[in-house]
Amino acid sequence: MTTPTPLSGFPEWLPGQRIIEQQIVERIRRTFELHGFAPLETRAVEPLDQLLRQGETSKEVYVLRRLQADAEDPSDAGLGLHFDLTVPFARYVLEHAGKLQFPFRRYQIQPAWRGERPQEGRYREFTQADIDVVDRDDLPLHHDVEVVLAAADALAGLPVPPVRIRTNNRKVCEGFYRGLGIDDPAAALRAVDKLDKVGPDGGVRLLTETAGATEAQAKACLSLGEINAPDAAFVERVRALGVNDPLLDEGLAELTAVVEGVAAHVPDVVVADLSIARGLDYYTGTVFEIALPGFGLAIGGGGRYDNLASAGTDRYPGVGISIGVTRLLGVLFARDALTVSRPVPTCVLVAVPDEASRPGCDRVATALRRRGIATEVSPSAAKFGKQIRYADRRGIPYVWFPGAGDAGDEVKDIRSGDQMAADAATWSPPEADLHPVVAGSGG
RNA sequence: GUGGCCGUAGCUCAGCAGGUAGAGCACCGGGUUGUGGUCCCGGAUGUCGCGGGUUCGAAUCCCGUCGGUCACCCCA
Repeated sequence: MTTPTPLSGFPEWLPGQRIIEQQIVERIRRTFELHGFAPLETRAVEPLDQLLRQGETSKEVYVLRRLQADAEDPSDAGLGLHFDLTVPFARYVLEHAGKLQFPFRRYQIQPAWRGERPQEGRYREFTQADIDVVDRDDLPLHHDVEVVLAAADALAGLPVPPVRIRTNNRKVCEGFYRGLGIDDPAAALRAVDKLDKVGPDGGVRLLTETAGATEAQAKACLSLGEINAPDAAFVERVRALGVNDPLLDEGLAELTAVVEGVAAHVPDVVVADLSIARGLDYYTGTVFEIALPGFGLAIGGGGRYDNLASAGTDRYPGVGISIGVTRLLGVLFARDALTVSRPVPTCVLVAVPDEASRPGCDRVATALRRRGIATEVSPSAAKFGKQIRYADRRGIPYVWFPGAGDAGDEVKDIRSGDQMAADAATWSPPEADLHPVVAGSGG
């Protein structure tokens, strides 16, 4: 086969989709800055031992190797592409701690790589938009609220369906399991996280088989996982299960503060959902999952990690949240839920009557561009009908006809067919036509 | 890494009781002699994923391989 085949998991969008992606990333970026997060970009590679620290052996890391590397030289095997933005950020904080002001707040919008088997919503190369707040020694709980509000604000500004941020707290689960006497809280967490997939019976089976729970304990875990509420009402329902543990109390208090703190500012966004587990690697308290109701997939997540980074006696707790830009776009594109008014930036196509007048056409284009109007000159002096069709195919809204001889220029709105006299030094399109417009189509 | 399904035109697919390819959409040209879209007429398009085998003959059957896709695992 001579034509190349796509590489699964490495998405490449069409220009119209790329325009949508750029505008969405730009809006997220602006919102993050409105919330006072500083921009940051880290290198694509990290030392392997950094990527694999704290037992992250399950991560599918792409390893970097020089083609000319000496097979005997082990130093070349030391680099891998980062699989998220949190690990590089933790490394960055340690490396630059002396130059940063704490609490340090940053946003970071970059690709990450994972060598996993791709499927819908799972890519091997994907862009994430992260915000995190990190402090020395202690990080007040109100930052957990803050990052949710910033992410909710960013997502509310996008032409996408309303999101729901499901929130839990590790201490609630672990305290509950501990109070219950379960041997393997991590396994229990994993099992509970799968509830909506395997159902109650499957959940009990998983819990008894993998977490060493008795059937009664398993059922109690399921009961906990079934609890969700948009406000502090979940506390009573947890209490009603009759499990007592100091860690559980602490978790309930924190979760209440987060849920109420967010609800006080934005309604209908946050919901306490005690089935949320998220990754097991470093979250120690609050955990978030950004759901797109009706779309089945989480499009973001995050949480608090009391040991984001540490060096010697310095400890840096953090809390952050991540928007999965590529996944968000992927699920919305797949459902035709996003549209763009045109797949090119071009606002005006300057028609070319004949090649001899191309220099004049170029001057028209220059005049328009100088005033910020994206303009291209027709590639050929074909019949005007063809040139209009060239614009129509690309969604370019205006065709400019340079006047011949003493005649003045005219510009045609090819959507309405209206054509009028125009001067390249003064004419401007309506604001709405200046740039491609991205909109949700309710898909 | 494990398992299911699938690879035919740019796209969506048909063709598979073996007889060397077709439709729709898209594209190009013309009708419309320098102002598009509708309509009508005409046109081009493929190493049928790749390699091997069976056969007089393979898109079709068999084996292998590569790729895609879905699920598991895990997660944005």
